[in-house]
Amino acid sequence: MSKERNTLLHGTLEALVLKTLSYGPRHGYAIARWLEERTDDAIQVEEGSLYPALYRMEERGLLRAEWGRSELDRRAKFYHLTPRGETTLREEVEAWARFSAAVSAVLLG
Amino acid sequence: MSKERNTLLHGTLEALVLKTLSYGPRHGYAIARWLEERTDDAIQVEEGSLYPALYRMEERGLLRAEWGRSELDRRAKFYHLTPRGETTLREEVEAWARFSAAVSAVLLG
DNA sequence: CACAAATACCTTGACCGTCTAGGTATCCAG
DNA sequence: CTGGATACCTAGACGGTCAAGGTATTTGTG
Repeated sequence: MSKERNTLLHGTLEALVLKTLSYGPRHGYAIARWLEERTDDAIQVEEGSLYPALYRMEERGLLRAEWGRSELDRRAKFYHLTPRGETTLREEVEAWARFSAAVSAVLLG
Repeated sequence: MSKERNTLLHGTLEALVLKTLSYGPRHGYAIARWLEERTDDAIQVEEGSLYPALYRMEERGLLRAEWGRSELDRRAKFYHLTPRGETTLREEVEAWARFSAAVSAVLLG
C-alpha cells in the first residue's frame, strides 16, 4: 500500500481531458470515470484537480460548456472541444510522445 | 519556437537522476549534461531544478555526496546511489512504466 | 592584456498544477 | 432513513520546477 504520490500526472491531465473530449462531449464526472476505467485506475482523476483544470481550459478557449442532463437524468455540465482545443490536443500529444520517449529511453534503457 | 512549458518533467527528474547515477558516481553538472545529450535535448535539466532535487534526495537517503575533482580537474561534488536509492529507482521506474503506458494508451490510442 | 564562454556550484522567490478536505443537492437501494 | 452513488464546486496547502540572480576557476580569443 504505497503512497504513490501522483506527481507524475502534472501536465498530462489537460491532454488527457482534451483527448477524452475528442470522442464527443462529456460532463466532468464522466470524464473522470472514463479515464479511470480506460486506464484500469492507473490514472486517478481527483475532482479537486479536474474541475479547476476544466475552468482553466475553458478560459483559454480550448473547451466550451453547456448545461444539460446526464445519462441518469441529472443536471450536468457538458464540455466539448473548440477548434483551438483540437489544435492544442495535437500539440500536446506530440509533446507527450517526444517527452515520454526520451524518459523511457533513459529509464527503461 | 513554442514556449514548450516543461510541466511534464514534474516528478520524473528524480527518477532520471537516480537512473543516471546507477551507471556510477557523477557530479551534478555532469548529470545534467549527460541527460541532455542522451535525450537529444528532449529533456532540459535546469540547474535551479537539479541542485534542489539533489539535496532533497540526499536528505531522504537516496544519494550520498563526496567532493572530488572533475574530468577537467575542477572541484566537483560527486553523488552516488545508496541501497535505498537503488530500491527507490526500481520503484520509480515501475511507476513510470505503468503511468506512461496508461497515458500513451489514451493519447496515442 | 582584456574579455567571453565554459565549467561547476549555489540560492531566492515566483509560479502553477495537484491534492486534501471540506461543501451542496439529488436519487436510489437496502 | 441511512448510505452510497451521481454531479458539481471551492479554499488553502503543498511541492516541484523555473527564472534569474550569484561565486569562483579555467580556457580560449582577439
